[in-house]
Amino acid sequence: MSYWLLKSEPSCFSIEDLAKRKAQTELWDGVRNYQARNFMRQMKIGDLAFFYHSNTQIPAVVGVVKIVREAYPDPTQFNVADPHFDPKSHPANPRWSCVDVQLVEILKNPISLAAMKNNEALSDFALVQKGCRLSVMPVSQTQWQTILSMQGASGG
DNA sequence: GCCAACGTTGGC
DNA sequence: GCCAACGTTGGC
Repeated sequence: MSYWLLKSEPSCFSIEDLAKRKAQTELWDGVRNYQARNFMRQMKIGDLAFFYHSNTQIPAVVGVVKIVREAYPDPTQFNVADPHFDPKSHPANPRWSCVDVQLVEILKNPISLAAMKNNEALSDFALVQKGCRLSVMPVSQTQWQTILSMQGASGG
């Protein structure tokens, strides 16, 4: 099983929004980046992912979700009314994928980007690299455990 | 709100 | 296939 990180702007879709969904499950749609899409296609049922809030006052890992449905065509790419509509994607050969995620837990103590940047054990983690704009990325088992162990740490 | 970094597009 | 222009991301 693998570990991942999923970015979302909380003003768009927050972990609290996920908690309110039926069965606390939602499709992770709207990804329009090939690298991110390719990572999503590698996801297996039961994989775990961090839910990360980006573009907000304190960017942070705020929870854990699990993959409950593997990659399938993202319906928003065919919806003209949807902001993620892609006129170049043909239903016979869909360009974009989504997965379904279910909430596992909301962290009582979110782990901020600043704290992760300060942790030398995470220096290779894609999220802390300068200019990282990837919205879906892999997390190694070591990185996963390092980040989880930072819960409740005092400084930062 | 600013702006650096990045991915995509399209002319050539 | 190059690369300048453009749009987007996301930290600050």
